[in-house]
Amino acid sequence: MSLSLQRPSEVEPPKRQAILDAATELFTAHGYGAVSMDAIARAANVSKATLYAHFRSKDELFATIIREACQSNLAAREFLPQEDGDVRAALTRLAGRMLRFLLEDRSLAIHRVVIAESVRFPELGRAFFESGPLMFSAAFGAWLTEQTEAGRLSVADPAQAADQFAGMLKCGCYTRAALGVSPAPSEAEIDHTVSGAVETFLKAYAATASQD
Amino acid sequence: MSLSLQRPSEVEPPKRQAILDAATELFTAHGYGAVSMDAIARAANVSKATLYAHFRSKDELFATIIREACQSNLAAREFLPQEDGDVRAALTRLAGRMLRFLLEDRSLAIHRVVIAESVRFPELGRAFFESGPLMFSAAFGAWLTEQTEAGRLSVADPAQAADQFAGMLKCGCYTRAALGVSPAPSEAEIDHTVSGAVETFLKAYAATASQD
DNA sequence: GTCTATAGAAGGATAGAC
DNA sequence: GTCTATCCTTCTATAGAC
Repeated sequence: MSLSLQRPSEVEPPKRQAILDAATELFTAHGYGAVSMDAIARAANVSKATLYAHFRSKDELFATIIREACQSNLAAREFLPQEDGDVRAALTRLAGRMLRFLLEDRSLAIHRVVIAESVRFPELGRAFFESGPLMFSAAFGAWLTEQTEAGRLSVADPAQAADQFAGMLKCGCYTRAALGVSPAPSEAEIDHTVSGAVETFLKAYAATASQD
Repeated sequence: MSLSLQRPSEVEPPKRQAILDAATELFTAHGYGAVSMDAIARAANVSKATLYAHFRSKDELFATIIREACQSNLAAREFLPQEDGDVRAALTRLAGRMLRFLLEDRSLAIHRVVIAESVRFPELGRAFFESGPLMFSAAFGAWLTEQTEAGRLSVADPAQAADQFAGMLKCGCYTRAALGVSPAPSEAEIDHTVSGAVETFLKAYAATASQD
């Protein structure tokens, strides 16, 4: 369940998969330091020796899991809608899907653990950044360039505009959720954040805006 | 040094202060799990027994430090400038000070450790949220309301607008820095982020904007 | 309050049988 | 590859002398 890599069972030995699943669950839920190799072995129904037969160390197991989670989880989503005609509708759908994705327990957990361990595992911070924020910035920035060329928007710095849009989405309820502050964001709150970000973005980057 | 509480030495025993300083340094640099009570005692030049004479447990020591750091560090700053006349200048100064504060090693370290341990110590996530994002949102939102009443801006939802402004500041180089991705943000990059956020904010919330 | 010394538990990692 | 059993280190926390 959860973050398992969907490989055919011939290629991925079942025990190894069980280890990955159990470790993913535990690491994302409790962080690196709070999870012992004993606990992982217990949760995966294998012995510790089997665990060490597949992964040389706790560090390697952790890095493997987080790296895979970054790639498979973030890259697989399609965040760019096709409705090129209606910019507002396109932005709203994009923002709604993205904020709801970011607020999923799994996304929050990965974000937390990567932030926490980015000092000890710098390559994980980089992997997360490239497969997450950077990939979004590039893809959404390219879309903004297209819209600008088509005369539907007026964006001079697409990468910055993309970052700003993402930032406005993550500002309110996401920050609260990332810090574990209750209550969890309601659907109404999410929609409010989305529409607010879209309206602000459109006012600032509308093609029909008055030229200064 | 660093986050020491500036109390008179009569009230705060010197050994206790040494413990707090050493523990603050270590916890913020390496996180909760990676720091042992031995290491803290060594760094503070006290024995472990002395350490436990002042703090009942590692949890209590950690919680005390992070709680104090949130309050003293964030609340002490004045983020609202006085130049009410020139909104652009006021926003630029506010944004510059805030982003540079967030990018300080100390701020990043506290943010990291609070995010990481907010699951195990929910009260710390709340303390950080209230003394950081929430306090900013309230203070800056109030200022936006004043500016709107004075006819210099047109902000219908001050809390949301404040969050959006903060979000646009944290979008680009801050996200990278929080994940430990090199290179560290340059001054030019910071200024670019600041001016971009200010311009986008002003276009969206200018009092002279065309009414829809 | 402060120290030295240590108890008692849990952690990461491995040896050797199968 | 997989298991049981174990080694050695490190950890939190405390006992007892001063």
